Amino acid sequence: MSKPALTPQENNFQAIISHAKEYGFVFPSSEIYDGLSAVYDYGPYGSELKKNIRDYWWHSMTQMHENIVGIDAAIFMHPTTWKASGHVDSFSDPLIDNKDSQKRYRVDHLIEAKADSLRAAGAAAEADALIAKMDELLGSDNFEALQQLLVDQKITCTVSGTSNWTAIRQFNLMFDTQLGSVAEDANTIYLRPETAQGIFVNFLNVQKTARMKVPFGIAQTGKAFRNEIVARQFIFRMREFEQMEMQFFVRPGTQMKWYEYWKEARLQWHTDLGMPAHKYRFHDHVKLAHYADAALDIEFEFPFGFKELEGIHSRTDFDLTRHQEFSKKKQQYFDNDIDEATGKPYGNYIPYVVETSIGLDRMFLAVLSNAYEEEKITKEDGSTDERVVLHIPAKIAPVKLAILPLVKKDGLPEIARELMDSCKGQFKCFYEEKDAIGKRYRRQDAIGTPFCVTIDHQTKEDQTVTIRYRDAMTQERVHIGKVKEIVLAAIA
RNA sequence: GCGGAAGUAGCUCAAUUGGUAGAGCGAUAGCCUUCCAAGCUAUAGGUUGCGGGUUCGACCCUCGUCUUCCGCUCCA
Repeated sequence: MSKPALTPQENNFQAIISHAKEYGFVFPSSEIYDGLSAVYDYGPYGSELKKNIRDYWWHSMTQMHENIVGIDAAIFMHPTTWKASGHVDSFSDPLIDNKDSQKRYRVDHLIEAKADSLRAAGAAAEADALIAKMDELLGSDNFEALQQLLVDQKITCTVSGTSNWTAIRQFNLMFDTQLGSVAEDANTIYLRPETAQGIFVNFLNVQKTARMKVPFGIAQTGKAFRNEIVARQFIFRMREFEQMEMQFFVRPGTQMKWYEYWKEARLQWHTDLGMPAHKYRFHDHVKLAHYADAALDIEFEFPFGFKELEGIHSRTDFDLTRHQEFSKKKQQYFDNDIDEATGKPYGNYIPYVVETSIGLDRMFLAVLSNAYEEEKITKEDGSTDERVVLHIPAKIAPVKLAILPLVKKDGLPEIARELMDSCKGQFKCFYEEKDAIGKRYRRQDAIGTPFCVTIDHQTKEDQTVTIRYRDAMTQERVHIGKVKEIVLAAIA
C-alpha cells in the first residue's frame, strides 16, 4: 500500500519524533498501555536537555538580573485564586452537541440567541426572565434543568433544525480534583492552568522578605495543566506542560517601556543561545485578553510553521487588583522614590505587571527541531555517507563530552577513566569503549554531544588526545590536561 | 469535535486471492584493534496497538476502541 507523499517539512517532523523516541529524548506517556493522549515523558537525554534549558533560563533571570528572584509555588492553590484570576468564569463552558448535525454549541450562547429573538419579537420581559433563569441554573450547575430549559424553549440547532441534543457537558479548561478524603464541592480544587497566579498571590511575601524595590521580577518554572479539547503536534500542545514565567512588577505608567525592554531581552535570550534569528518573529495580539493592555507572541518556525513559543503580556494591575478584591488583603506597594513632578514620593500603588511566559516543552521542541540534521558527508576517499546529528548548543547539550579509548586494552581505558573522573564532577560525561571509533562518534552525534576525546597509544607517550568536534567533524590533538577547560569554555 | 491517513521487533519495512510472522539496521555479549557507522561469532527482542465478529483457520475481511500524523475547528 502506497503512502501519501509527505512534504519535506512533514517528513522532517516525523523523523524528529522518531529520533526523539529512539534516542531516549521523549516517549509517549505510559506507552505500554497504548499511551495517553497528548501526554509525554522525557527520557534520559530528554530530561537532561530539558533541565539544561530550564537552568539556562533560570540563570538568565535570577542570576543575571539582580532585581529578579525566584519562587517555587505549589500546583494546588486555594480555589478562590481561580475565581479572582478569571479562569473559573472564562473557562467553565457548558457545551452541548446536536446529534443530527453533530455541531457543538455553548449552551449559554444558544439561550442568549433565543433571548435576542424574543426581544426582537417584542417580548423583552420574557427574554429577561429567560436570561435570569439561565444565570440561576448556570450558577448552581444545574445542567438537567438547563437542558429542560432548552426543550421548553424549543431551541433548535441552526444547521439541522432539530432539538435532538446530547446531555449538557461541562467543559472546563482546568482539571479538578478533591482535596481531603470527602468528595464535596467545597473541597474541589484545581490543578493550576498557569504558574503566574502562584507569583501574584506571593507578591507581598516575596517583596517584603527579599526586600525588593519596584521595578523587580519574580521568576518561576513549573508544571501547569490544561484540559485542551485538541492537544496535538507532539509535545507542542500537551495537557500537562511546563512553563517558565517571570512577572515583572513596575510603576504604573512605565509598563510600555518595560514591555519593550522585555520584548527585546527575551528575543536576545534565544539568539544568545545560538538559535537562528530568522526563525523568530513577533506577533502582536490584536484582540487582547481581559487582563492585558498589550500582548505579543514570540513565534518560532517549527517544522509545522511559525507558532507561539513565548508570550510577552502587559497585564496591568488586573491580577493584583483582583486578588486584593477577593482576598480583602491590600496588595499595594509603597514607593519611596521621589516623583519629580510633585517632589514627593510616589507613595502607595498596586504595581503593573509585565509578564514573560515561555513553554519549556515548546522550547525543547524548538531546540530539537532546529538541531536535527540528516547530513550528507563526503569522505576522504570520495564516497558519500550520511549521519544524523543534533546541533544542540553546547551549553544545553545533554552530554558535553564523550571519552573514548581507541582500544580497550594497552592501558588506554585506564587513562580514559582518569580523565572521566576529573571531568564528571564539572559537566555531564559519557564513557564508552565498545565498537569502532567511527561508530561511537555517530552515536554521540545522534544525541548531540559537542565534544569527543579519543585516547590512543600516542597519549601514553606525550599525554595528548584527539578532540573531535561534532558540527564540523574536525579533530585536533591537545594535551589531555586541556580537555576540561576547552569544554568548560564552550559551555560557560 | 468533524474529515482524511496510519498502527507488524528499538528503527525502517516484508509476509503469494485468508494458511501458524521474516529481513536489514540497531541493541547486548565475545573476538579483532582500526580515528568517522561497513570484519567475525553468538544472543535477546513481536499474543501483528487493544477487544469483539466472520471463518476449519485472521497481520490480511468486518465492527468497535485506543494512539499518532495531516486538514478544519478550538486554543483566555
